Amino acid sequence: MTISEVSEKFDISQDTLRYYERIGLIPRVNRNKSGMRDYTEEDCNWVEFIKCMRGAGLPIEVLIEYVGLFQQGAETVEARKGLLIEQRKQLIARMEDMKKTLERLEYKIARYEQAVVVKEKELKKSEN
Amino acid sequence: MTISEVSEKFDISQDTLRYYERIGLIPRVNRNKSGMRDYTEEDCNWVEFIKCMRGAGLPIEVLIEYVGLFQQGAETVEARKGLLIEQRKQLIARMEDMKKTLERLEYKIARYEQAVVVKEKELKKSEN
DNA sequence: GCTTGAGTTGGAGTTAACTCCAGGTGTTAT
DNA sequence: ATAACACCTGGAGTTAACTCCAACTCAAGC
Repeated sequence: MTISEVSEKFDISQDTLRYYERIGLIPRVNRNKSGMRDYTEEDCNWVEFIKCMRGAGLPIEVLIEYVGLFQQGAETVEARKGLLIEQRKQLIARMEDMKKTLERLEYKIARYEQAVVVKEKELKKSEN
Repeated sequence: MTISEVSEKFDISQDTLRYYERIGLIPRVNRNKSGMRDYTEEDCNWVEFIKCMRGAGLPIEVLIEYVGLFQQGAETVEARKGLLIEQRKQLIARMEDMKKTLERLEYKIARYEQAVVVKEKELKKSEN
């Protein structure tokens, strides 16, 4: 697969794909005889995986470490697992935070409905 | 309340508090006769509100707009409500994204448990 | 054989969100 | 009244994560 196809398929710019490869966020992609990237199925899996993880806010640094460990082979299985467990923990924490914020937003929106119903009677300032 | 107290209370650096005020992310805080910030209860509510919203990833730009609308008074109630509803939508979308990623992490971790049990039998590369 | 277009590299520039700093003022303790 | 300290302002610097660019190569079409 060419870089433009991968870019299209996963909706990631070519610049970003090259950048990810450069910093080791995805393993190095093979080039064809004329020097152009030729993404294998596995390369695509990495791109998709990274996109997903980045989307959930896992830091690039951590993902680079994961990829690095992966490339070092089977003896890093424990380390990789530990890394994933830590990231799961943090992800859950972020989600809980967001849930609280969501509830707060819901509450505020409900108050605004209220306010509109009562002809925009002023909302108490102390509640923003 | 002094800036150091507010900083302590909400675990936000003084620099960040000043920065937030400078860009209009919180309304302007009154100064005492010697020019130092004196945070009222309401100022604190804003700080806490903004911290919460930022923590859930609402962009600063949007929050600045919200604060701006708030300061323009009752005629912006509808606009504020619309803004909050939009942010709620986006927050829910982000949370759903994260939930999918979490499931994926869970799955990977389970696979690693598996791998460890079978004495680190190699994980298929195509599954990262 | 020349242009066009997709791709290459290394490096510079950008954006968001802080974070730090220099030089100054006002209050408090010795 | 001198030092120490908390805080002030405007502006510069930093970090993460891209994003853009110049100068080049290669293959395809006319």
